[in-house]
Amino acid sequence: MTEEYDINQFKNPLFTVDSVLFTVKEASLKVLMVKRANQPFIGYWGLPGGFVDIDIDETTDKTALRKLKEKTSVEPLYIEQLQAFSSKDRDPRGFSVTLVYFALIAEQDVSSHIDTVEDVQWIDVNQLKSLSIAFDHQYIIEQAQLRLQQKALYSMVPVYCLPEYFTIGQLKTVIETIIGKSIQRKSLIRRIEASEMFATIDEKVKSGGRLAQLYKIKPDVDIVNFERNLSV
Amino acid sequence: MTEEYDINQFKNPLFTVDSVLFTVKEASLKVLMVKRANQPFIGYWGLPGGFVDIDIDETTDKTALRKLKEKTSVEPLYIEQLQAFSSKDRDPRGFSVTLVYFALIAEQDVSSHIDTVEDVQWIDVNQLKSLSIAFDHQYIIEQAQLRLQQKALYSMVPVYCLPEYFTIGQLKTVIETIIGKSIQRKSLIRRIEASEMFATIDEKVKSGGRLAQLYKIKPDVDIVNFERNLSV
DNA sequence: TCCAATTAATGTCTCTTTGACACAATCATT
DNA sequence: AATGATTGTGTCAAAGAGACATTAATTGGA
Repeated sequence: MTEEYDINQFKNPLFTVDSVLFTVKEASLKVLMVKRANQPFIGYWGLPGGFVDIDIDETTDKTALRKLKEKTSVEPLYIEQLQAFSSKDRDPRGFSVTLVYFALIAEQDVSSHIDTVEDVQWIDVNQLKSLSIAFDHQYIIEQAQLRLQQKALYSMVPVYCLPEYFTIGQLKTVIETIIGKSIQRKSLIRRIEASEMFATIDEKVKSGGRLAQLYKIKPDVDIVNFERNLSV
Repeated sequence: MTEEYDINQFKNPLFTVDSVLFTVKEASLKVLMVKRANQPFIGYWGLPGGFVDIDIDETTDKTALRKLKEKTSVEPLYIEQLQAFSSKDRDPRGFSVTLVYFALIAEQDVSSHIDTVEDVQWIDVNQLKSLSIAFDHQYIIEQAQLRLQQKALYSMVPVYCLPEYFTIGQLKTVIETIIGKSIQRKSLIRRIEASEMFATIDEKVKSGGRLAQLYKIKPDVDIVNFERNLSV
């Protein structure tokens, strides 16, 4: 990959799409990482992503989903653009731009597939600093984590880290894991009711004490944003 | 611009950087538009932007600022990434990605320069639908406006539409213009005090009634985000 | 000169949402 | 049956925004 691939007035930047796919597993925040099989940074852990295939992908959103599906066999229920990261230094091949998406998934939805391969793994966000991470992906993950933490304070997005049916207790631990501090169960229940995003299931499940009510997301609802943050 | 400029496995998407520069002028929200001198969409109004010059620009942020400076002769005090827009259809030359920035400036800071040229103008956001707008720039401006409206509810960013010294009355009008409804002066004052972002100037100005206190942004302060929105 | 109109700034009460925490309900284990 | 654990409810306080009255300062006109 040299610089002569460009006949325009301007040399084109390298353009890639990467995704930060989070889940909460065993009360800690994990990110999906892929062991790189190619240069640069071969053998390092990196974010799932790659080049746009303009013959296949209608938009960069589709690129992100396609690349995630290659690695996990499923598409996450929640995905949004985080931001683009660019510089002349972040890729040894030259000026590069990566458009980063930020996605959430229930660990159960991908575990069966991930267990069969070695080059795709859930990595604890707190263990990243002890690993060799490609490009500026460690920094990118930190930015994605900050965005997720902010979103958890005014929206119900963390619910996308849970399976179809879930309890309030599960949602509470997911949120607490994401924001790194405990919240009031009462406040969570109030928001669940106010959002009208969820329906109760006619079934309860064991949880060490009194049986817990199961909830699910109503079909075709939008994510509600609250006008107030939970307190930091 | 044909497809043979690429020798990689993947054809590269077209990659551009555009900016939505807002200001508030005469109690209405304006966006800086440029009459296009080149194909495609020659003669249409479009957002200021263009290709990255990888020999000059360290990052895409610098591209956005460089292009804005070419059109206004100054760099805005506030700029942030909005998001990338992509598709095979948005540019007749093929699959294209534009990374859009969203910036604010005081009208006074650019008016002298703009008055000397014909191809750069402040256009009222409500008059866009009656003009010929290039690409999907009209849609992009709508998205930028929504983001600005949201930000105005939980931060003090609208202050960057005002000159160095400003009154509470001026800030109130700017915010009301942005969000399209009136707010309580008292709420604004409470936020000005709580944010600790501003200092009073030892000078007052006429405003048709009692003299108004002048404020300015303290040097090197960060924008404060409130934990609660003003009500919609 | 005085008064009305106008805009700025403050005082205060209400309303909404969250935090804190006590208390009740329901399950398993002993 | 008693204990512990977890789920769920009731209630009061705190914080911040809305509503709006009141006071302050200035201009312009009768």
